[in-house]
Amino acid sequence: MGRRNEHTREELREIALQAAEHLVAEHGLAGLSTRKVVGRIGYTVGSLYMVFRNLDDLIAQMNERTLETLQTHLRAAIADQPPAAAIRALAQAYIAFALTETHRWLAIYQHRMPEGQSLPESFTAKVAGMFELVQQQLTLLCPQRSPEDIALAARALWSGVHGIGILGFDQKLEMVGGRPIQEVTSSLLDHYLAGFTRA
Amino acid sequence: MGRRNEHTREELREIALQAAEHLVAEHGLAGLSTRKVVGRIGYTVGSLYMVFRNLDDLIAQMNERTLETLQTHLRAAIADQPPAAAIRALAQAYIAFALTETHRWLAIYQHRMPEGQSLPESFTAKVAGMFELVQQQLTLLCPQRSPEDIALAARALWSGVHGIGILGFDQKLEMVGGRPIQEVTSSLLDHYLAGFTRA
DNA sequence: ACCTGAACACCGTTCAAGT
DNA sequence: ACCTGAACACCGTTCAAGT
Repeated sequence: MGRRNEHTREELREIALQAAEHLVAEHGLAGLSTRKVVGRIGYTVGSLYMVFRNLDDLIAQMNERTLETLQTHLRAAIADQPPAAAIRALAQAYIAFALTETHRWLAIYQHRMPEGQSLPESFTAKVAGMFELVQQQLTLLCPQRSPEDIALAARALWSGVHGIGILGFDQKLEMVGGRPIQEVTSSLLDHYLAGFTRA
Repeated sequence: MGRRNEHTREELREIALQAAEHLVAEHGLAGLSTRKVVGRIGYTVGSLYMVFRNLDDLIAQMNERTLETLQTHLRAAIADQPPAAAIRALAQAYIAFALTETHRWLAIYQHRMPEGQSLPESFTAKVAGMFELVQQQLTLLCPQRSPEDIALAARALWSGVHGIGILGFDQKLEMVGGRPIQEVTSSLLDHYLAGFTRA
């Protein structure tokens, strides 16, 4: 009975992740459960544990996929622009992603591994890859600066953009006469870069 | 039997919030449940609903208290310092709070109200109060700037510091040859303020 | 009025049993 | 080998019943 042998392990993993992404996009991370996932794909709870270690593992893998699509958005935003414009495009692309794929983007930061465990290395590698994009452009912009200064600036800047995305979603930001979140982002970039390039 | 009339409603509210704070400080927001709260204070589940609308209400009230103590830390950090130093002190105090009261601080941002509902006005008012602190110092620093510019700068800056706190906790930050999170904060502030004051 | 505790509808995870 | 579905230990919330 059931779905026996209808899908390979890899196919099962794929449709489970797709179901999870759909549930999160629709109702946020809180709307995700093992039972809802298997309900959408015609399996029963036990099957999930053939493919994922547990629900946290499933969420981590889903978030990794979100990071991948975010990365491609970011790469596309850079295109062949000169560094200063590329950095602005990166920031606005990040904010745009946060505003359109809100729930899936939020899930990346809402999810916490249980007490002792930390995220898989492949996950942190993908986050590092995003910092890389910023660092590359900063290096092009200020070739004379030390790698340490560049790394520090990339983190300061990216944290700032991320913080704007977070607080912006929480409606903790747009109380300033309707100045939109994109303008806050521009303010951060313009003034930081002005200070950084002249220092 | 039980605890009948041992506490007033207000006392019950207080010990429940204290129990919740203890549980969160110890095991994070995920370690909080109605049953664990009442277990710690010698009541049964039903009693919680005499004092709180539901668990989300309890969490929101707990987070408001955390915001209050954070505010007093921030006010103390300002002391009577000149504006530029005061802004740096505010940022470092925020980061220090995030590093010491990690779980309670994280809970503020991890918690999301269910689908439709939004946070009570008293909550958003407290967040606005924190922006106020930054705006006041920025105004002292740059009296000639318009209130709109000041408000924008306060949000950009504060989002940045907050983002550093978030990513710093997730260990997504200190891969830069051991440069600590405080240094990233300084980089953000120094360069942003340099650009802002000279613009 | 205050508080209990059973009940309900959920949840994540495991694992013997079936094919 | 793959998959089920019952079982277990949790969870938030409600509400009749007790004092």
